[in-house]
Amino acid sequence: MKHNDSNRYLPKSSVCDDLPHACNHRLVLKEISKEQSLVMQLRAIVLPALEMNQNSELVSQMFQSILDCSSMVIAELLHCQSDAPAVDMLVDDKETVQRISNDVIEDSARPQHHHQNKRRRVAESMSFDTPVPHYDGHQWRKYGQKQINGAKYPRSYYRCTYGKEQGCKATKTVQQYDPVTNTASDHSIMYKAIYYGRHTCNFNGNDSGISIPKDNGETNTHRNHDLVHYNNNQCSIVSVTCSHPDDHQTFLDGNVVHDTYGDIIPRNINMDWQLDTIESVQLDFDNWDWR
DNA sequence: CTCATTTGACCCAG
DNA sequence: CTGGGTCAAATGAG
Repeated sequence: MKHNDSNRYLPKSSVCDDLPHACNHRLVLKEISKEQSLVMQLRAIVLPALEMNQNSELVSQMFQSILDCSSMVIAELLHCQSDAPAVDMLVDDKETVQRISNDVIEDSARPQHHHQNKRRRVAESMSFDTPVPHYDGHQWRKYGQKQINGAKYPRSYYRCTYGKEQGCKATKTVQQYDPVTNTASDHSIMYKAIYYGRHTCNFNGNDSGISIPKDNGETNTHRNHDLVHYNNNQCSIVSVTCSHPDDHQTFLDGNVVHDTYGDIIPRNINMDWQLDTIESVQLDFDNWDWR
């Protein structure tokens, strides 16, 4: 029985009822993830432009509602996709991100060498294909970059900025897809961002991962390309964890500012985002189905 | 001076 | 032995 295209993704009483096969789940999840990514990009462009507009709050809420809807659908799909592990959809590169099954060794039971295991624990990982790998609402500090065999672009290694002071063990790697193998239909620059470990850092009682300095007026200590500014209690992020000069440089082209991550930044807009924008961009780590 | 990034060296799992 | 992940000294920005 052929589905009408316009109804293909419409939920009935439950998304699951309409999607009996795992392959359908996968397709829908992929499409919704793409949609979320696009909405986030769009919001990053639109909201700064509306900063002084009276409708900016309404627009912000509408963006949030759209993202909430798709998040809900994803959650529902993941929930009923019991036969196909949820992580598989996101950790699709099993060559490099293998699942370690139930016999994960607890940290406390591991032998404590001078250096920790060089091979990363891949059990708690999730990956995203995204054109904006750095807008995830968390603050990261780059600690390494490596040219990976067979890959055109280097892989960058990040750990949570607050890893030292709060013992947060969250790390992530970001690698740009080779344009030859990039399957994105619009040929936009895509990155694979792989997240390892939960964020255990916490700031001022909020779970956003955004730190708001108590002195409420000065620029945060982050510098270089990892800019987080605060002005009168308003948090704005310029660009998060962009370190390599070849990786991320802005340049003017007509009426828009490009950066080499592939993001297009409207000219004359300094990419200031309000706090609620950043919070909503943050990935929902807490509700993720960690394996 | 402080702190983030860069990058070569090192470690170690496979 | 190879290659991915991490360390840490050097460097540079603010």
